[in-house]
Amino acid sequence: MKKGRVTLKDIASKLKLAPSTVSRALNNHPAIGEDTKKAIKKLAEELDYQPNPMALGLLQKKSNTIGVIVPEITSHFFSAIITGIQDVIGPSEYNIMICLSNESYEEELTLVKKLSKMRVDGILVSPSSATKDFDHFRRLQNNDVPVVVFDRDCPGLEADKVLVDDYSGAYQAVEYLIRSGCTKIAHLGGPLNLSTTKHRLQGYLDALEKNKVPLRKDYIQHVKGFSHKDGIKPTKKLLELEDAPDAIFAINDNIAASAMHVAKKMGLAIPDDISIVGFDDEPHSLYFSPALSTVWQPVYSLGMLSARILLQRIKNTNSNEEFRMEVFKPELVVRASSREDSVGISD
Amino acid sequence: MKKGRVTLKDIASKLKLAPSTVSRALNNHPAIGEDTKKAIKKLAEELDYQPNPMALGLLQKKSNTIGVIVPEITSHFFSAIITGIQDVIGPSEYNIMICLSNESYEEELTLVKKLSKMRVDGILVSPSSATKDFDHFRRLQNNDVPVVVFDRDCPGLEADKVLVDDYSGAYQAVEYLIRSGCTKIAHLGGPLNLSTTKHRLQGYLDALEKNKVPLRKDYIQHVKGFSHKDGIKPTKKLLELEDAPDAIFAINDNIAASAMHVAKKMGLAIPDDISIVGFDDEPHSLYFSPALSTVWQPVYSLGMLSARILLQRIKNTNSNEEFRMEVFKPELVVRASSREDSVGISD
DNA sequence: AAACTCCATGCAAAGGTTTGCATGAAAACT
DNA sequence: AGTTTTCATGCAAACCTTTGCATGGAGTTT
Repeated sequence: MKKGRVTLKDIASKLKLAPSTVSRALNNHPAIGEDTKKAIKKLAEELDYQPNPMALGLLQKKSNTIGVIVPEITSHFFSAIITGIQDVIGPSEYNIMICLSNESYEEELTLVKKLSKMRVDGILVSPSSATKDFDHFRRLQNNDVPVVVFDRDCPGLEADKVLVDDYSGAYQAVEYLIRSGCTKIAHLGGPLNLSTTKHRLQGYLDALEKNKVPLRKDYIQHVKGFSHKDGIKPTKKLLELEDAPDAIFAINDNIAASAMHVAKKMGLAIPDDISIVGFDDEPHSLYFSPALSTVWQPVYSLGMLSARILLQRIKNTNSNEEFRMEVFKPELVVRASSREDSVGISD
Repeated sequence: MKKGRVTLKDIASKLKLAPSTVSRALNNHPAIGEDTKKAIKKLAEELDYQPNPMALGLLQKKSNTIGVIVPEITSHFFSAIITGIQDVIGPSEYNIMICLSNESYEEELTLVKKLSKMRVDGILVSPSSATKDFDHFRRLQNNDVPVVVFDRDCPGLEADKVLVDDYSGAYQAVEYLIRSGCTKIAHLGGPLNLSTTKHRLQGYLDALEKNKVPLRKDYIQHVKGFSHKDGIKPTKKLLELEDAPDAIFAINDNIAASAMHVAKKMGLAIPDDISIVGFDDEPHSLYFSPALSTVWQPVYSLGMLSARILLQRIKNTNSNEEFRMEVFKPELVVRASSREDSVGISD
């Protein structure tokens, strides 16, 4: 067996034809005789010919690859989004290159460079929590690489965006806590310059204000990261306050889980002494005890839509269509880690 | 600003040199004069020249890309492995292409074809639970694409392998259950043709036999998939037996979580009425209540080592070095979902 | 001064594919 | 029969880079 892959030339020489003829036949160009076309296709099949994407990419100045940059992949949140992206891109002609920024601005910068070097045809990105400046994405756009931002917004960047209405999610959660009779509601917020963190905080603040619950600054703590361990200290701070809160609205389920953990260890009953609500609705949150009340986000759909928008944008790369801005609505899921709504669901 | 990326030619013509000279200068070829070299490097920097990987790939018949095939990505298990892989490959010259087979043999086949077409330089793979035949991997090897198998073995395939001693993990868990006084130990096993499932089952069986605990066939149930919902029915079957088990060793933490859920719903106390042990040690398993006893696996290291072995194999692609077979030892982590070891840890 | 060495640079091919244009032959028209 | 049309195929360039070999000039040797 000959070394190396089968090329157009190989097929051409075997059939005593020109490579161009073979190429046209395989692409169903009309100007090729039926017989030759059949013979070519048959031989290509037999030899398991597979066009060389690098030659194609070189010629057409595109890689048929799209890049995905996410801060991490170990949370269910981003891995579910990626699954949604995969399920849309997979069946298309494009390949996906997934990259992890590890919540670091520097690494994100390196990744953008790497993907740009690779001549990706488009990029899906959720910026790191350390990213404040979006010029690296603008540089991509200037190179005609479309950028779609998902979940975490990049304020000021003009691009297609697929987001979640975090404000609404937080508002729902906090208003529910108020209705259920909690009066001392704390918030475990996320890293500060994330759009999601800001919007959830605002939802929290507005829900308090609208319902005339006085705001206490010491009831707001911000975590450094999104994993369990990051929630321990801030929770302790809250619960060790003289006038400790009777409810915690946490930035995500991980933090909510460690809040529950800390609260239990301090001898508090959930939800009788303290209600706890998370965000994300990770699949296992149902299995905590008490089962965690949380805010569900349509992660899979979010991934799919982002991918679809990017594909469309790549196709109509020239048309100066307006940027799209899609916002998904999250939904509060009440379980057992928070008191029942005392008002009832009469209306 | 001119359309398209900067090429060697652009630099060459601006400096009235030949592209070959520019190429050599940038690659630090000794035969280039110091002055020219400096001038070229300066201009290249200014214009932000980035070599076209497709041209390079075409020339050298390699893509500088390695493919990763995993069954899914939403579990912490595989996403942590991928993080390990990324952390090794990222700083190297290679790119990673992550693909999800969704536990389907057909999709896995398609992915292998896709990656082969892309001329990836190597592949890291954990086969789907539906895969029984490994010829598609052999075809890759025949095309000189090295394959490294991780976590889930492909029996009969000659390749580098990085595995976990699932037998030992299961044996440790079950023997511990026996020592803690459980006598009716059930097993919620995984999909049947996975090596991991088989080895854990064998560990379970051997631990019973070694400790003279009679085997009851109706104490063994196999789940169809690895997510929570897949555990509900099989658990019910176990707990509705006339002589219900007093311990369950589950194939993973998800299944263990739903087993706990079902048991609680049926009014059983954990661990007093029934002990439950999982596998994987997902980070949130610590936060279940009771905290889940489970078997920890060095997932991150597993990912890193697999990647390192593949890189090495790619480098020495010619040398007919023997295939490596690395087996990591898992560790039992005892928490609150299982009774305390009645014997104590005296010796 | 002729012959030689050495150094810096250029030329051209190769890698696989697509595509506009040219070619050639057969078929169809007058 | 001569001219035009149609059809099938081939040629060659382009995409960008690397690399063996050729070139030319300057400096060194005899």
